Amino acid sequence: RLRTWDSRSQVHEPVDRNFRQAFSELDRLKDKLAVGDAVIEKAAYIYRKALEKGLVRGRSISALIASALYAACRDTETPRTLKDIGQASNIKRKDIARCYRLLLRELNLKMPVVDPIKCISRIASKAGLSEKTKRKATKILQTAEENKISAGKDPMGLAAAALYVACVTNGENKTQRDVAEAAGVTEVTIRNRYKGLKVALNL
Amino acid sequence: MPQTKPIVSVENVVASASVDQKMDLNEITRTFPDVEYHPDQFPGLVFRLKSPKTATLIFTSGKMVCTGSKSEEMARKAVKTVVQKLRKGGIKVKKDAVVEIQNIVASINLGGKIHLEQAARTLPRSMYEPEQFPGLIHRMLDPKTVILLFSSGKLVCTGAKKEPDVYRSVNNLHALLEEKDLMIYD
DNA sequence: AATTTACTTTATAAAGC
DNA sequence: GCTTTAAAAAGTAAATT
Repeated sequence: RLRTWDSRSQVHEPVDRNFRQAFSELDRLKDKLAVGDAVIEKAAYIYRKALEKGLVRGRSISALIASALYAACRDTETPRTLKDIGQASNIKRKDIARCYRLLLRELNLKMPVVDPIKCISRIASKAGLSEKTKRKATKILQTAEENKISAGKDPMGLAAAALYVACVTNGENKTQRDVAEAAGVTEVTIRNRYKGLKVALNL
Repeated sequence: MPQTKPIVSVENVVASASVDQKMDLNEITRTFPDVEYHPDQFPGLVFRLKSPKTATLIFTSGKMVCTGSKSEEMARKAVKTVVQKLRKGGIKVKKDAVVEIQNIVASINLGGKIHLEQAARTLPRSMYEPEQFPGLIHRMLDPKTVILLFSSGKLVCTGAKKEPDVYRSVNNLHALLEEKDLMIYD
């Protein structure tokens, strides 16, 4: 894999040394994050564009690939959080976020807004929740989005709150702490989102 | 034709200034015990005023940066007050400071809610990342400012160098939001 | 669980690393 | 790029009470 770029690497010297380092790092992240080839190819494409625009100068290659990978995840609606990428790459969440915003600005990229419904599966599997609860949480978020309570809120917090409500109504014994931990948010955030959900859904 | 009149409030003005002479920051530190000066941390000395409530950074070059004012005029007054205090404290300052406004930050209330996710799709040069920040970041080209939009209908405008540019930015955006049907009035 | 404090984003100058 | 300063918006977080 990634042979296409490796072969170019032997032609153009300084630029391609950068590519090699970048793509070996990308390959490493691929396994850690378990993302598909399509996402990796998109990340490579974005990174190449960034390199062509000279955005790599004076910047950390690792931080830029990690950001390009996050951008690729966002573009393909692959639910991976900045926290996920940060843990896999050992780069601070804040630095990845800053590089990601730079990529959006400089490459004029438009990303779809993160859909909290797509966050449900990851949280549910981490917390070990049933299929039935996942379906209920999805329904809850669908109604919630129609009532526009999601604006400005962290999609993971919204998904976590919906799952917690779904657990309660389904009688699945999970605490707020369990769901919060799986989602990477605090119990306070789940409670706050729950308040809005209660109003929007007449719970 | 806008349905509401935006309420604009200037929250912070940043001004640069110069007295065009070298300054002895250690001497200032000796005569004004309340200043903060940690040259290994930052080359500027922090000179705070209670009124107008501002913080002015003073550099050895005689250049300064004044922050915290609520208006352009207040910023000019603050710099004058700082120079006046320095002189009263025995620090020789030959010329009066030449002040330039560098940035104006304003908060705005449009009086109606904004459909943020739709705005994220239709507004050019905009970024909306609720996992990172609850507001949508929009870069306006003329006047060259950056506006943060919140679903509540409140805004933050920054980057303007003149107060009229704040109003022009807000009016431009307000018209654009109504034109694209992104405002929700109750 | 309510408060308080604090951090996220935006722009901007200053001198130096 | 970073360091420091100020201020708002609304969300999230952590420390106290």
